Amino acid sequence: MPRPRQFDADAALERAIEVFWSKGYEGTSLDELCDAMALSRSSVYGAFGDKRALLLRALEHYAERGSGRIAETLASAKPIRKALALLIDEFVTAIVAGHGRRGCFIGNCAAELARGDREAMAVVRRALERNEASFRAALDAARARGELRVDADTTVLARFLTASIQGLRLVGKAKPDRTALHDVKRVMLRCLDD
Amino acid sequence: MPRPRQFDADAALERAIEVFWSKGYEGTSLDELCDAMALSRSSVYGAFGDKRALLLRALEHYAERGSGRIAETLASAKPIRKALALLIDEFVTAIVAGHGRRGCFIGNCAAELARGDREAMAVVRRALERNEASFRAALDAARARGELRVDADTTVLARFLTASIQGLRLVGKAKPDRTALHDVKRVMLRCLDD
DNA sequence: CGTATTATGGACTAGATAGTCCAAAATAAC
DNA sequence: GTTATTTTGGACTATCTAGTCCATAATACG
Repeated sequence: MPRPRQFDADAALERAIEVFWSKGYEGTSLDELCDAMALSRSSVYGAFGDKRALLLRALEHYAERGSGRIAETLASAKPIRKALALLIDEFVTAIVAGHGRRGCFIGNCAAELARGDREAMAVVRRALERNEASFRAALDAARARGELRVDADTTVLARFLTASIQGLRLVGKAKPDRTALHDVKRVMLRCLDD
Repeated sequence: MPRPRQFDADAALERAIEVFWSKGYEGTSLDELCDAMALSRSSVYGAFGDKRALLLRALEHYAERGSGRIAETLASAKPIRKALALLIDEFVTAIVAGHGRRGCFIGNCAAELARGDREAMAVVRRALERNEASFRAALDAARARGELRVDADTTVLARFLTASIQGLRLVGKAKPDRTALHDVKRVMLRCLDD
């Protein structure tokens, strides 16, 4: 009997991600969200609950895609150093070009919501752990292929990569300088050599 | 003839830093600022201009103190590895204890204001460059003492340290886990060995 | 075709927000 | 002490905010 939903909730969520990602949680108003999603307030509240619930779903959606993309990139080019270099280059290029200057959605939320929203923080933590797991899997595979020292601690390295990529993307927002970011990348990659 | 100012502007600024640092720019209201500074709106506007001008002054004040503290810590303990380990440990301990979980004020502003406030971003960039310079100076001194390879590129290393410390402090907000952060630190320090 | 059920649009509300303004208080110079 | 000048407190405003609500539109089922 019910009237079916007139819009694609997933597509709307992707639009919401874009806005939250670019302008932050407090920085985006419900009107902006409605505009971007091409929905009325009622539809948004009906489909997602309130603004915060929408953010949480957007974050999870983004994190899922993000860690998937990392895993994919790291799996595409076989040698781990080459693959990592490619991944970082993608970030750097996006930053310098401009559209990457909004940083990482996960990192942005970590920065904005650390104090005051424990639940959002749990989502962020899980997202970071998923990234870490993607790195570790790629590193494990590389070690098995003999590209890393047999005693390399892939958990430690994965944690390091997770953190320093966040750092790279963060400072890139303030200083979108290809050379400076390339320097950071160089040292990061050297770390794989032990 | 004029009535002298009834408060210490610098002390008020320090109070403002605390609030901005903890709650972000958009997240703190003028009322909260007035409360923390123990001033009325008129005094705040008279002494600092509007909210944004106050933030910019707070940021510069913080950056000055911050890079000074870094330089100081790095100069205190002679061997650079020991000094860096100490500096990072301070951050980690503060994060785990809780009061460091607000992250780095500069990083927070970078995350929040990258889009939409070019002037604030310029202040952030200068602050990061000042940190970078502190690191480079310490690295140069260490290299002169023979603690680093003679062909170590201190500029590259300083940029790397600046970025990865931001990353460490950022992920620490979401995952204040001593072990995980210690892992990041270990790899960071290993980078000095080339 | 009619009706029950849901989605939708848009008006509405209550609260918070940054910034303005003015009158009163306080001081330094004469 | 008087006066010119500035600070200060607090009221005020215009604007924006998230969230609610209701009447209308649109559908699936009997």
